[in-house]
Amino acid sequence: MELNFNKIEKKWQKAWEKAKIFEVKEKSKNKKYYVLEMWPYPSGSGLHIGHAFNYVVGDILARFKRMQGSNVLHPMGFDSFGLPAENAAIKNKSHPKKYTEDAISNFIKQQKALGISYDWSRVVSAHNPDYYKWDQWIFLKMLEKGLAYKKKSPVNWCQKCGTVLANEQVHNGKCWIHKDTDVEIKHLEQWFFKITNYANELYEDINKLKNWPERIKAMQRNWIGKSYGTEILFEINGEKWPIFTTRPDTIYGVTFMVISAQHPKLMQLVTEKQKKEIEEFLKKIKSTSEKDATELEKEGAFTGSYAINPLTKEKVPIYAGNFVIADYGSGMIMAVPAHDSRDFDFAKKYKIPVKEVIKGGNVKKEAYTEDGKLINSKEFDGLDNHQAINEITKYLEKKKIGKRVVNYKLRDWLISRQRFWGTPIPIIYCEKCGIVPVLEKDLPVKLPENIKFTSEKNPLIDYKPFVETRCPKCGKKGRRETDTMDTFVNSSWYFFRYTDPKNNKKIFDTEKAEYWNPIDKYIGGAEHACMHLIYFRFYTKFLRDLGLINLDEPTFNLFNQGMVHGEDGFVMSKSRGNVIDPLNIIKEYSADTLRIFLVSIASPDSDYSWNNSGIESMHKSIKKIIDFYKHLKIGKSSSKIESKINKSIKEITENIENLKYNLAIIRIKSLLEDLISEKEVSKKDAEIFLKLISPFCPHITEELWEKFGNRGFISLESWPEFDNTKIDERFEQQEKAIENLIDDINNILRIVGEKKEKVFVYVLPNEKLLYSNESDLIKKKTGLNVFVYAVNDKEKHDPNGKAKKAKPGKPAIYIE
RNA sequence: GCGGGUAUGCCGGAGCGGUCAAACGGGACAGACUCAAAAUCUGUUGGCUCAGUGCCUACAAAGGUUCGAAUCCUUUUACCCGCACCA
Repeated sequence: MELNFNKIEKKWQKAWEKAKIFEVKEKSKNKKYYVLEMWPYPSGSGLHIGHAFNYVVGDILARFKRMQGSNVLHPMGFDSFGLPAENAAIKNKSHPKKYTEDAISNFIKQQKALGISYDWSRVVSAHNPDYYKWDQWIFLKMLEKGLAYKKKSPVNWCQKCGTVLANEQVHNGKCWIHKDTDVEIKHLEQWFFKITNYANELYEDINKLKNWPERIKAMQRNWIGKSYGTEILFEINGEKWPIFTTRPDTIYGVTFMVISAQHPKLMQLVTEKQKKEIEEFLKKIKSTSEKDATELEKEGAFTGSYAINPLTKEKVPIYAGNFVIADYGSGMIMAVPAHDSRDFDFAKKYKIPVKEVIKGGNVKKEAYTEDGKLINSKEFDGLDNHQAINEITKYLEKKKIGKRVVNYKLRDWLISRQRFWGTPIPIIYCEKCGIVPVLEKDLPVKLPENIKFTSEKNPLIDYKPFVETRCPKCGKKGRRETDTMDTFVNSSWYFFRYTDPKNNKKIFDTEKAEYWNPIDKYIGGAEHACMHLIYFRFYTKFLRDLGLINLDEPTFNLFNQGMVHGEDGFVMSKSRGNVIDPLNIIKEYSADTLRIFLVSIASPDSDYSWNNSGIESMHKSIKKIIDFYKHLKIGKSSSKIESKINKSIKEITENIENLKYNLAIIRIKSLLEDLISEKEVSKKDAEIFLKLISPFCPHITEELWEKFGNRGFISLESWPEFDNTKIDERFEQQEKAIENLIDDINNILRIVGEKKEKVFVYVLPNEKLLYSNESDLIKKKTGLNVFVYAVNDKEKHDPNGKAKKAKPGKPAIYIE
């Protein structure tokens, strides 16, 4: 009687689709619940086990909430712009659209094979002009609000991508996609979004993200990098230069200044005499730029200029240095070698004097960076350095030579990309009018479809039908921007579009978006902590400020599922040969087995390794469930099983609610064992059990539900409620007592070490029924024939007089 | 360097103040069934001891809080992750 799982799966997947049971509307009496898994990049190789895990984690919750009576929005879409599609097009001399759309249909097929309960009527794809039109619209709004701007600046360039990258996409000096490729610095005119305008709000509102993993919040705090300090005006060549420092208490110890080698105004400070030296220095650091930043020694060269310390009026030399970051703070630092180890290293190397201003260390040997009392600081001498930070800042403010400021590490978001397969930036360059935005009514600016892909170069540049256009202002000839936008713009607002995916008048209807948002549970990997998960917060705030939505944060509830590793414990990779293909697993074991197995090994938020014997045994459990229903005798449930069922409902409900699926599954399995050992079970209880497994194994539960003679879908049934009055702890106690007895008997058997046949159990008269009712179980577990006597039974067989040892709840035993 | 996290038995992994020698799964070993194997079922799986009791050593290490700690606090160590010359 082999079951054809795949056939059953297909049957129900079709039935769900036909009945459109997962499609939702805003009009509902029920409470809304928005479950969202991060949309994938549809790669040509199809979905991998990590995707499957991600979707299953979300789907179990979606199905559970739906059964609980929520109006559940569970949509899916595709982040379909990006480099692989373009590279494939170059290779095959085709168009990225074809690659992308093939990949999408393959993804959908696979997602359906997993039995994920998406509302397929809402699917969106980034590369669809109906979608990216709104990317362009947002761009125009950003421009209007002064949040989109173009500037020439040093930008990160990845040779392999053939394009610039945002700061967030540079990891350890390497490209986020090509992890072996050093990012180069190029000076280019590029478009930016002024995310820094929101730096403070993005930082402060992290506190509102109550149900986000701590580490993601920590990463974002770190990335935004808010720090409080003082800006002090130093006079250089008669001009005031603001210098940011967090240590104004050390201002009397400044012995030199260092300006970043990348600072745009560096050459202004270089004197004729020093020009050669500086140029040599710049050349040198350029040639060593491929080295790991950590290994770089601090280096610099004297610019020839001096700065005047506003408090001491001392003249200190200004160096250009390789360790100062151009666009953090003021791009120039006041160097205090006595109390900063970097400054100290630099001073030692270039023989610059060290001036101690905080007591406590030996500044001849090393920088003293701990706390202490001020010295050599005139009227501030003797102050505790923490106090001094305050006092000196106050003094500077009074003299108008400094002020308290807040600084952020966050940089503006560089969104230009020199690639084809992205959202075109809706800008026209006119000789007369300059930079002119495309009119809203002319959106979308579409990517051409009959364009040839021959080389790595963006083909738009040479494609006249695209490039040549008219200026919307003066009507003269204009040239279109050929750069496209970073693909992260697409994912920054897609969760709003799901709520109104077909709207061609507006980006989304406010009412609809406000009905569904914020997302109630957002599920995805942790790798986007400082990219997507910052950008989508930024967009939400921007759209709020446009008056489109009254919402500060896209979600307060973020869940990071763990990584699924190969059976060898390593990350799955083709080269290691440890890749598990979800489709193969579905074919071999069924989608239900894969689903339940994926969430059974460990808590879904922790990493784990695939285990082949594990899925094997899970598959057996599934068959056992089916078998149980095949042989089930419907009748009346014992009060014991009723107690167990109600207790299980309670616990499983809690476990699923908290995404502790692994624990829910343990309960399910143990309840199954209990049910199997019953002689008969009521129809109601048998159905409750099916419902409890349904979010994990939707296909077989639909099938069994139907076999029960039910019409309609179990997926739409209501989740069982538990009845506290049916839960009777006495059953647990009794069970424990029987277990103890079995343990004791087995223990004696082990000690005796001989083969025995019979066990005589002597119990108190009032306990006789309890134990004799379970004699089958005792027999099964000990392999002995069981005889239960009341201690006062005159007929009892008790050659060793053991019966008198019996105590309440602890029977006496004799084995022979 | 900064920040976040983790450390449990052969392995994976629960537990997060008592009911813990520690759920559940995998593996291993033993038994039942079988001509035999697979499947299935049952038991064992820290040590000593014992007709079922009891004792010892245990949840990275060392301290501490507590009547009581795998669970709370401190320090240390190891590992993982993120940022990294951010002034």
